[in-house]
Amino acid sequence: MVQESRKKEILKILDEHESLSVQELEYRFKVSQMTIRRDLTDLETQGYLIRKYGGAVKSEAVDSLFSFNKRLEENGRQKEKICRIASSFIEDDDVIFIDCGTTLFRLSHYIQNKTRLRVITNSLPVVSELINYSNINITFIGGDVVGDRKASYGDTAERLIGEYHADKAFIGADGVSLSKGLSSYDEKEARITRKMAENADKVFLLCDSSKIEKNSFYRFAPVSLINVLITERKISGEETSRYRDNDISIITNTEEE
Amino acid sequence: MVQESRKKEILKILDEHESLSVQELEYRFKVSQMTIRRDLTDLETQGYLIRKYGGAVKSEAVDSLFSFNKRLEENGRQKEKICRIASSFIEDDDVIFIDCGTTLFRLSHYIQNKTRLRVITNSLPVVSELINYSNINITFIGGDVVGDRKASYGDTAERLIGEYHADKAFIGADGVSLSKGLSSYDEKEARITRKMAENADKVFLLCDSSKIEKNSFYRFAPVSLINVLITERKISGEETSRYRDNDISIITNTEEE
DNA sequence: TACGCAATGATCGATTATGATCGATTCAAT
DNA sequence: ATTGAATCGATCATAATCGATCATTGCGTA
Repeated sequence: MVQESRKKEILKILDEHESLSVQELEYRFKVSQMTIRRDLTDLETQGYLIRKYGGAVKSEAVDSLFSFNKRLEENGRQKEKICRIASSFIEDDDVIFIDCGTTLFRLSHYIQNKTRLRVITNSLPVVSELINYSNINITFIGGDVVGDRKASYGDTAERLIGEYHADKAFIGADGVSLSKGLSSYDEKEARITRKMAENADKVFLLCDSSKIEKNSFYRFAPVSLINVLITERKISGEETSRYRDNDISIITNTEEE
Repeated sequence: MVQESRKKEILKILDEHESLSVQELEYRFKVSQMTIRRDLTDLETQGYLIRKYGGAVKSEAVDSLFSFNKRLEENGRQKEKICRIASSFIEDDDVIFIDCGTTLFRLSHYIQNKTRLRVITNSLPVVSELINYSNINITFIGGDVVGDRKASYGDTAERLIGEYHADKAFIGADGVSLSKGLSSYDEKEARITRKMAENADKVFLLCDSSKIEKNSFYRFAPVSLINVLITERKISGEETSRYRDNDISIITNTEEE
């Protein structure tokens, strides 16, 4: 058996079970412990799993690496809706920032028919999606590439964003609340998001309703940073008006406000 | 059996199985290992499969954001050779520039097992190839993304390169001659190449022999810019020494100098 | 027939994967 | 905390595979 297919087989087994032990793999493939350990070490450096004493467990990154698609599936319908709404705000000749993350990635599906768009992004999947469309100019924000996020971050990236200015920024967050503002579980990601928002005339937050009035651990901006909150279903009327009091429009479905 | 139908048969077998080994093909077709290996190498350069130690796996198996259409490529065998040679110059802990282009892209295959490498590149396929390896740090040079080249160019890109310094630069060119230096058919590409070379301690030009002593229309650097010329087959002794007179080593195969 | 060209096979040194050993480390039970 | 068993990684030896090279074969054509 080719080494490569053994590793692939290991990943398949891991996909079906939560974890796996060196012992069972040793027996399964009829090779020595040492070989299995080496396989696991390799797979770990490639980010496919995390080694534990006696075996290995799934890695967080596996979802996104193995199938970016699979993760898109959860809440997929909602995200589609959000992105459709968001895309209606994009006009020809716009210059827009697109943040990274699965929701924002979906947005790139919906802008392929616009003309003379300039997209500034740090998300590799977004670039990959738009690269073949000659009607769209892409500016990629360089910097340190983080594998499991498929995007670039760091000081350089932040500085570069500051050099650009866009008409609109489409950003994501892991939580948003009136009292505590926008929050994220990842600081470096949040810094990029904030920078994009600061350098755009109008800021759109794409956010499924499960994240509204929730807080993640890193609070990176007041809610006043955004101008429009796009979500997939109606928020209570009272809440809507409280956002409106902060000069933030909430958009759900096709009705504006 | 004719070579062509054997290759076709190999692809059929691969289609039914996840992977295939040189051994089983050797037995299946009653030919030597060497022939099978040559078939597999050819099929790889045409993009039909990916060679692994002991055999090959399906090419769709690799998830890649950006891929070149290798099918149209010529001189695949030679480029592989050049890249293997080039990779032997890369050491652990190196900081390296990798230029864009199909030849340089192949180089990324051969550096995945190095440790603590930092790769600075403007080539999206290179990023996509290395992104899953946590032992390799990637810095992407941002800028205007050009779709058909799958890389970023422009003033921003050039300026960013100037902010970095690398131990080694691996670059390409469309022509190189002692009298007229390095030349390219694309100015923006050449400017990136030159910038990388200027910011590295040692410059390696990867160049199949068909480009040696040829000139393309845009001359962008004197031959003194490079330190090592890596090509796939021997240049005439007289020519070699003329390059050596310019302090440039010519490397073909494993023999240095 | 002689020649050239491409495909193939054989060989060899180099590289890579694997297996075995062993002291160090980790885990779990007391 | 202590102890014993399991597991680990480092190392070395071995086996398998690799690519480079050269010799051979097969085949069409001058």
